[in-house]
Amino acid sequence: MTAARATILIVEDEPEIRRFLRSVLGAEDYKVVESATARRGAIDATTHKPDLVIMDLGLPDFDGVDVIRQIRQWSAMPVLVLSARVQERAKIEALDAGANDYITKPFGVGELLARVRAALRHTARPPTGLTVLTLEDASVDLESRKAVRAGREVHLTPIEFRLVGHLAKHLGMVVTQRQLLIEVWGPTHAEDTHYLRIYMKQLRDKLERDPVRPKHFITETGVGYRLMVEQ
Amino acid sequence: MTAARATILIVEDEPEIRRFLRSVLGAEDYKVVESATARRGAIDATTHKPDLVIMDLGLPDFDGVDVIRQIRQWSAMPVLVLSARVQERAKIEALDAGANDYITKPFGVGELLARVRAALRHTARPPTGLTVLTLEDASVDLESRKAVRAGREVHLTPIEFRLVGHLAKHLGMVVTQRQLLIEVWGPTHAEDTHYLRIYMKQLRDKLERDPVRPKHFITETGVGYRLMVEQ
DNA sequence: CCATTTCTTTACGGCCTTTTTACGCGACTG
DNA sequence: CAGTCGCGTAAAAAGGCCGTAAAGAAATGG
Repeated sequence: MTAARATILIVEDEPEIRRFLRSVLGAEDYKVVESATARRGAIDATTHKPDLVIMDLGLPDFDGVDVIRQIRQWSAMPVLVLSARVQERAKIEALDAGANDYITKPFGVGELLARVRAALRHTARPPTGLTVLTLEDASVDLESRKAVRAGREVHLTPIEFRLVGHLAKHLGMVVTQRQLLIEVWGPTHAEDTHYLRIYMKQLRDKLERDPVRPKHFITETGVGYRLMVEQ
Repeated sequence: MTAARATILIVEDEPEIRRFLRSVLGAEDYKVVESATARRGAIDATTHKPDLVIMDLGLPDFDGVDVIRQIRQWSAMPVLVLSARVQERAKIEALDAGANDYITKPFGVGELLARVRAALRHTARPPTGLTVLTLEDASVDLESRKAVRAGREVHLTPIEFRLVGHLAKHLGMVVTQRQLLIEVWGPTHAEDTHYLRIYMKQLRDKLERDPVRPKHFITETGVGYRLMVEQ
């Protein structure tokens, strides 16, 4: 289960903690945006449309709880509150303002990350933003498992769907044959490269405009395959 | 949106705490269901379909975390973990298993209620609940439990209605066999795929214009079924 | 308590998916 | 230039899954 490049907005005035959060979240492959003030945070939330907000309370300019209320007027994005205040009243106020979670300092890094994962998982209906692929005159919806080509629905088998899914997970990048085989057929078939040739042909026949000259399911001879989308 | 009359399932072995939670939640006008064991909790989750689960860890019969994983195979209902274990590892495990929140004992009543409200608020999703389905010459009203086909009323059995209901909940999307079986027959029948074949045939016989070439109850071989309307 | 409906069990033929097998072609190499 | 390797293509074989029927068990309702 790879982290899916979600964007996280950090609203935190202390540079130390900010840097710390950035490094921790960055290491998990999240895209990180930082705001040092509440005012700035409210703006960045609208401009960057993050997938999650980590909000410190006790900001210098004005109350973070108000920022949460403000965000809740136009968005359901998950907001995790980080605070030194342990009083129950503070927690209730923040949660009822629309926060999804309230973590008191000091906190464990592992717990923070787990709560971030939980929040992202439960609010994002499509777990990965890329559920619909568009290839010229065809499209594949990985979530509802539907594929359409030139207006007609085309049927993909379970293995075909898994193959497209794994290629889509590394969109535009080469995925080695070994990796694809292990992910789709399991570790016992890591060497059976002929499977790939057969199923890649079927996918091309079903989804490429010109199966002989594929523009999306690209062969990288001796290495693997890659899925190209758009243009 | 008022949180009134939401059903909450409490999975907790200690009668004292259970009674305490019931009185607290009952006072907030929640409908409360109780399970004293993990096993019982897993069953009650499927039968009562609560809007939220409060799960104690450290249950006598088996691990509550496994119950969460089990629930997550067929439902996105919010699960709040209540636990005396304060170690970070326990929190991470529970959250990654699919819990929405992790509250350590002892906890404040106000905070618990605030977290319950937060969880209910954030999972309340836009109602995809289509109550009347229209399929060519047939229609099914899930609310009044009436089905009509070519002007005549056709009778659907309880299981048939539940099956249509769950398919309708994910309209146009593939629902896995496992998910359907757990939702309709319960977790103990998660593998009995032949039930689906039989009831799917009955539904097609009753509701499809041409049962041999179904246009609405679509089979996704090796995966599950999907319900298609319109077109 | 009996009749009827509903659910569960069992069996089998056919279709779909997957796997196997085979061959042609182009590129690289000794 | 012949041989090999990797890839694409085709088609048949194997195996599993699905639809169908029918009968037995359980639940329901009078």
